[in-house]
Amino acid sequence: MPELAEVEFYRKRWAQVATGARILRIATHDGRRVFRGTDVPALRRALTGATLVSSHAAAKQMLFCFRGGGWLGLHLGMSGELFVAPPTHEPGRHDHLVLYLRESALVFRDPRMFGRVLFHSGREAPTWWTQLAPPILSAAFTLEEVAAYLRRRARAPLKAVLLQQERFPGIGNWMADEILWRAALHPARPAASLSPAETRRLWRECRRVCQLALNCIAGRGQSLPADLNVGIPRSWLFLHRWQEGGRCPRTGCRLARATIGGRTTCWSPARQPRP
DNA sequence: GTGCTTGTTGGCCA
DNA sequence: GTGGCCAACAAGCA
Repeated sequence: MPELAEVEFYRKRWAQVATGARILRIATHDGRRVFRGTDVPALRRALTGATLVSSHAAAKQMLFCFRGGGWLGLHLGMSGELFVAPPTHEPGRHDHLVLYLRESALVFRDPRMFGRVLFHSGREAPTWWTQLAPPILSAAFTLEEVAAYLRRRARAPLKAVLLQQERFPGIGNWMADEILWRAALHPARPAASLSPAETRRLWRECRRVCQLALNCIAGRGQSLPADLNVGIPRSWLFLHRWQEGGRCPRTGCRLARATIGGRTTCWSPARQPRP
């Protein structure tokens, strides 16, 4: 599930209770796939007794920064989630990392283990964080950059291109479909086949969907919706895409579904004509 | 039992 | 070397 806005939602969940708080104890499922490439003993040593100073979300990645130079990175993969539990929480089968505070426990749960826990110790931020592509909502995400990328991936279907994290950080399957639907572009269109006006539409809708998704899913300011999808309007493709016999919220026509770019893709044939 | 699944990576091939 | 495609990873769900 977790794409850009959902990642921010989960970051806030932990940040709201944990910022400024001290980690008293840590539970880990050592040897699990989510810790691949990570020095778990070093993580435990560094973070036990450490205070969370700040946290950030970028792309599908989160960073939790601790006083003294501990950097905890989390990627939620396909099925990961973060939640806050009582301090007596007993780690379940899929709770691979639990950080215990005085009054609560921060739980990272991931049944399918496509997610990842990263850890870095030192003064400088780790490269797995600093080398992320510039955010879609930053000034660096320009129309020109998008146009150049579409030329480079000339023959790839738009759907596959939008899933490339090196240019569209944080976009996942549902956001890609939402963007193409709003931009009225068929997901199978080859990247190089877009007119300048269509390229501009794609660029604009990338930014718009990211901004709207953040507002709806991750809330504004300090507020946080109770549930992930509770704030998503019926006017979005998102709420219709998995329904059997789902209809396009704009045209009322039946939605289509097929595998494009290796992923299940939903589009509105009435709105997004064939290439 | 079968056949899916909102992510990423590495291998193969043109 | 680059780009495109696909299987693999693991578990849950219908």
